[in-house]
Amino acid sequence: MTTKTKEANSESILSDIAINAELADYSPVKGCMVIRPHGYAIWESIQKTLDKMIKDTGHENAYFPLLVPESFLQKEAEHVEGFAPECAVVTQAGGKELTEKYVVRPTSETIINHMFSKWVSSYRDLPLKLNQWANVMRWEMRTRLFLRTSEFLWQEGHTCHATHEEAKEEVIQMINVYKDLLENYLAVPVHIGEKTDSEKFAGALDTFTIEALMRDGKALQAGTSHDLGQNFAKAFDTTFTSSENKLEHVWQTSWGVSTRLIGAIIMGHHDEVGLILPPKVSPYQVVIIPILKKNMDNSAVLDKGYEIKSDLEKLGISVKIDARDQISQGIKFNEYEQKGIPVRLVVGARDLENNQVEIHRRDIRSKEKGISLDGLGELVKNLLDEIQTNLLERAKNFRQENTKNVKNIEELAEVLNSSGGFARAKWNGDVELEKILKEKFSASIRCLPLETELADDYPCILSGTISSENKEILIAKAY
RNA sequence: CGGGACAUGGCUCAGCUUGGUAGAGCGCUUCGCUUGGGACGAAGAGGUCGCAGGUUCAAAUCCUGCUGUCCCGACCA
Repeated sequence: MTTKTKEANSESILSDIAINAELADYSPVKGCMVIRPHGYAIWESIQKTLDKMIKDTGHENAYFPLLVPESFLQKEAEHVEGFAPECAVVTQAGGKELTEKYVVRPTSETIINHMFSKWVSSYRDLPLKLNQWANVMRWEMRTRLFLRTSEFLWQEGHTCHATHEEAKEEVIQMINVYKDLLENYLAVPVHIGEKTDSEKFAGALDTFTIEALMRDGKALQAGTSHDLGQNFAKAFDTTFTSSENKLEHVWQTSWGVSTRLIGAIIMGHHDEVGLILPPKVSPYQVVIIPILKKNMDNSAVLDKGYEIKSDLEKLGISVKIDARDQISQGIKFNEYEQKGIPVRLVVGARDLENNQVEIHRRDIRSKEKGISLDGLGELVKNLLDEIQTNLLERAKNFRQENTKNVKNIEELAEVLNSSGGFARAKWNGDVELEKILKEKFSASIRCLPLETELADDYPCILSGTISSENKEILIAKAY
């Protein structure tokens, strides 16, 4: 419990932090993890925020079953090709071989479309905008806590629209919702971009992504939003009668983010001590440590602690007080620092006399004694805002420092073989580049960013040609 | 799925080369003494050495297989 986090240069920062901060633990099942209360509370915090955003944009929650008939998956050719290898399949139940095998959902496109085809018949039924919070399973070769586990929690939105235009708007709207969530709540800056054909979702016409940069220089796909076109509608015969009385297939989207976001927080915000949580997603924003003395009357100190807690809570700040005796405050300090709690208040007998507390902020590990209790609430509230802002700014600066424009493969090699980070380039679309990236650098085109920065006359990284047809791309090694 | 490393009390690890039936530190329990950044002393509890085989009079130690974890690749949210 009190083991210290390994040095920042350790190659296993992710698991060290996840274990030491008590976010998760390994399960007896390969590739799966147990999400512990501190980790699950972060997920609940993300859920609460995102769920509201999803509802505010006109979606409703529903729930579809865990098991999907295997035949459903096979209805969409590209989809089955993309997912079949990583599906867990139920072949037996009730002591008998099943006549039809069930796939443990790797995503719910197929079963949801099966239902959509029953529910949609008129343009008056559209748009149909659903979301579900669920677990999914993908049998991965190599798993890592939060970033890639065989089972993970996520939300998947699924919508049907009368026109492709409207579906495209939905796709863009939701990827922007994700950007908002990542930047303004998780304090993780992201690039919105389009995936290349080889990287897009199996069965989609187009995939939009939010790409974040982790502190180790690797990129992380943190969320995706797909334009499914009419691929699933055709496979499942999801049709509607238009206002012109014509039978048409619906246009669909799907979009999701997962518990990987907790991995993004871990790998986006940490130091040599451990996790650093943005105040807005921290299970509690302030921890109060009363300095307790054994064999003495601590009631005045404890009362003050609870009083401060109550005062802060009135201002909408979430507070935990750790009143355990028998455990020294030093151990508690360390525990909450490892867990990433943004602000710590320490109150002891001496503070009581002077009407003050000691305050510690996790992001920059600064400590200040003698903070007056008068106006403490406002001070803490502002401090939390400042920490939230600082984390985002710090991550933005880090990303900027670790993004280099590259004109050719040699310049690219320098970036990818040194500190990592994003390489920004122009590309003529030749898939040869993706082959080179994969084989020589274990890297990939993360996206074609919507917000471009390079001048029109910047040359293609592969051919050196200058053309208005060339697209801007972000290249990186990725998780 | 390939390459490497590892698996010994709750945690971190020693012991394995050279086989003789298990240790340390931390944590835990009790008592005392302490107490504003991981205290100290004393006495205790706790392990069929990842699992399954094999070799041997005897296996934590040698051999084989399996499982899991970590790192590096291929695959992917």
